[in-house]
Amino acid sequence: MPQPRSTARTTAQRHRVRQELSAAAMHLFSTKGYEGTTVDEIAAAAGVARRTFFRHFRSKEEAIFPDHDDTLVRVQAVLDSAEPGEHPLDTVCRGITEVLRMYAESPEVSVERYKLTREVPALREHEIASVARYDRLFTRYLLGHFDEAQHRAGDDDPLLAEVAASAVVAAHNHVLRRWLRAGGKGDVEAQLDHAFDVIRETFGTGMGVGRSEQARPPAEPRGGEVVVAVARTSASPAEVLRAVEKALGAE
Amino acid sequence: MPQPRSTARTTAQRHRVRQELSAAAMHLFSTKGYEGTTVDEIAAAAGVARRTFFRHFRSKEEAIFPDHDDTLVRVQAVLDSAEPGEHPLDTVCRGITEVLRMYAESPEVSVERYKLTREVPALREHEIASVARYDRLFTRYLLGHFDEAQHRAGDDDPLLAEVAASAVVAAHNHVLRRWLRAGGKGDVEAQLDHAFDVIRETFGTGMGVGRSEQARPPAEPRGGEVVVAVARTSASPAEVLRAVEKALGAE
DNA sequence: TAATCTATGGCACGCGGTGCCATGAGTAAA
DNA sequence: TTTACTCATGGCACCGCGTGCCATAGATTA
Repeated sequence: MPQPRSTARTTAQRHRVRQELSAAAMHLFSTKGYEGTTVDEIAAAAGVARRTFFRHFRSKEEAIFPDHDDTLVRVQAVLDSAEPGEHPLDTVCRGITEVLRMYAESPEVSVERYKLTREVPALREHEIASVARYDRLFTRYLLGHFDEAQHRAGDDDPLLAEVAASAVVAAHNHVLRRWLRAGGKGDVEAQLDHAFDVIRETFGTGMGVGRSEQARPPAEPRGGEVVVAVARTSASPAEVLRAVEKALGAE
Repeated sequence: MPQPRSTARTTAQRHRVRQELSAAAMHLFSTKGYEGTTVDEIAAAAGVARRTFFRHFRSKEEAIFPDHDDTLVRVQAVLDSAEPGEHPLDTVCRGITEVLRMYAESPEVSVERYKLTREVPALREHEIASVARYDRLFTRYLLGHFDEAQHRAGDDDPLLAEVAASAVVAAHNHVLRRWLRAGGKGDVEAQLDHAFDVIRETFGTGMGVGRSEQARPPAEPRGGEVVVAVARTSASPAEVLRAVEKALGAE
């Protein structure tokens, strides 16, 4: 049993160096611009050698996205530890929430970084590639869990898995960017949950609905009434569903 | 009137050089690998100087994606020239179809390039960034056209615009990759249209439905049968809708 | 004390990408 | 034909990112 390998203190130093490098990069990028800053300057500002920088980050851009790798494995852990009863879409929503929390953990840094990603193409593309990794994760997860928990089992499941995954990611992106543009104020996570509800309603019944029932207040039981829907079958299913939705209040 | 500027022949030469560079890059990347190929070698294979390469392509990766820039402006043209009556979502679908056509125009090259993008991270990220540009285009377009043509006008329109755009792009990506994995055989465009139909059905009535009615054959009138769905109103609207869908046959 | 592991520093090198200037071919105007 | 202009190219020189390699210092274990 090789013991925790008491490199504990050295490892702590590693994290500290990494954070100092990241902070130095953020500061220099914001003041001198991204292209105007060299890796040598970042390393010097953090008090280490240039070579050390590349031992902590694979590239110059990665210096201001220090948490994506860790977040990716945490998201994977969320997917892996999901209880079988939960609807896969809800699991994925919980996964992307983990990503949002990473941004929300330090709003000032996220807002400052957002300014950079809007102006510097290299940084923007790097972030796009980063979130694409989450997207791939979700798509693969839904591919493997749709046939089991889904009432429908058509040939279009792989398509729906990919579309659903990208929809969840798009919702996250939208809520995140709106929050960042607003300066990082307010409860992002609540806003994301609301976006999830909107998506669930918009997707209608085609995709599974999970938390919306339990999240919504007991939904005014309306007594024991019964609803009956009648329709000409010459109407398309979509039209019928739309009529029913309208009759239900379409909240 | 400055006349067509008879640089016609020189411009034709430019295109030819560009294509030769691209072809040389494809060939060298496939045989020697991406990292194992230098820009000097590509230029030499095309019979031009290294400096000329960078006059035709912004980066080494772009050499095997020579058509994304042109396609982007063509997609923009599709969006701009859309007639007011068309539903914005259908316009966007026509836009992404333009992208698919670009791939379908030369299946062998696309298939070969697909092998590269799967193995080389730099190329994969470059392609992801490329399609992200289409995504942005669509999102902005839907943002500006949802309030007008949409029956609903809630605060969630921007969210839905982003989700819808990413859904369309995701559908395109899925159809495209499946086609590429199959070796580039078959009618991709028809497959994409089918994916659009699936999306329209899945999105249900929340988002507008455009071509699906007029594209579908008169929908087998089924005579004048009547369908009845019954549900307790204590059930959530989503459950009711699901019951109705089931009653309709849930095709 | 000796051996090992880990993080770091320092060096050199390849190569992508850019700025600058010269050159030559094709074109419009004298 | 001569002159002037445009444009694509060639040929440098330079910066800077990213990596391989080796030496060194500190901490741990035998």
